[in-house]
Amino acid sequence: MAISLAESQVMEALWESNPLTAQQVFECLAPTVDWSQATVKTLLNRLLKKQAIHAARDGQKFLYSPLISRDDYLSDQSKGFLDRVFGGDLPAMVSHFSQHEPLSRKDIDALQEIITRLENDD
Amino acid sequence: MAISLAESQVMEALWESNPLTAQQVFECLAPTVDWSQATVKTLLNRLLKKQAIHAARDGQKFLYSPLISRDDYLSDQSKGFLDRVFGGDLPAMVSHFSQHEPLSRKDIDALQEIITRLENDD
DNA sequence: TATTGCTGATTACACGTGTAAACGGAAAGT
DNA sequence: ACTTTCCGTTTACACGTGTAATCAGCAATA
Repeated sequence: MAISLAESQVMEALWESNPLTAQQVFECLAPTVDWSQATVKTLLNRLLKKQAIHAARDGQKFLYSPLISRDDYLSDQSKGFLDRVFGGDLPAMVSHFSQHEPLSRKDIDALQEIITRLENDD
Repeated sequence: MAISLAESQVMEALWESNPLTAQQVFECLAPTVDWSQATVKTLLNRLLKKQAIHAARDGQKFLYSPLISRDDYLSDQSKGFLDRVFGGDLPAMVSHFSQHEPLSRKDIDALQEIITRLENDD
């Protein structure tokens, strides 16, 4: 089953640093979201059930770590999104952004850099 | 409220051609998805409630048309996705794709074209 | 006119999700 | 030993979503 939005925020915390106790996850997320500790626990349990994270007993606490990598997650999400919304057409998506979102000089340069690299790798 | 995945497929049909009757929407979607006519009607009604489409009576049928544009929808989705998954960093997303999805020569050229245009517009 | 067939409207129902309270057991403080 | 505290587990509950069956009214047909 897929990782939900709320769950992905828990994953972000774990990707940034792990292993973490439930308490620590809660603290990491506190600045970002306004969830009770109970909510964080629920999300951790759902992620466990989905086998997205792993829990190692440490005394009577658990230490949670990600089982799936952030990169894999990004790939899944990205591919899913691109296929769903732009029929898998990456240039179409970039074009859309370029027309609808203001791109900074820096963004443009970064994009150019990526393309150049692609051309050379070929 | 947001347009769900199934609903967006109905929107696609209406964006491609409108106005359409429920029957016609069903026919348009038939090759793509395996829904009963009842399901299509449900989705049309939900879209009506969400004010994403409009229904004009025509005899005892209705003719449905989109109220929100495909472009607006794409923008919403794209911005939401980019912010959520890549913290709003477009080059990061493109970079991710370039590393994880095979890009064709044509894709690369198209991307280069877009960037070049951006550079010159500046 | 009685029946059959569309078409929209209402109702259904399981499942995921966001959000959390309540429960139960172990640890620690008094 | 008793109570408070902490942590994981179980249960809760409303709402959206995917997926549809059923109902009700008008139209065409027999």
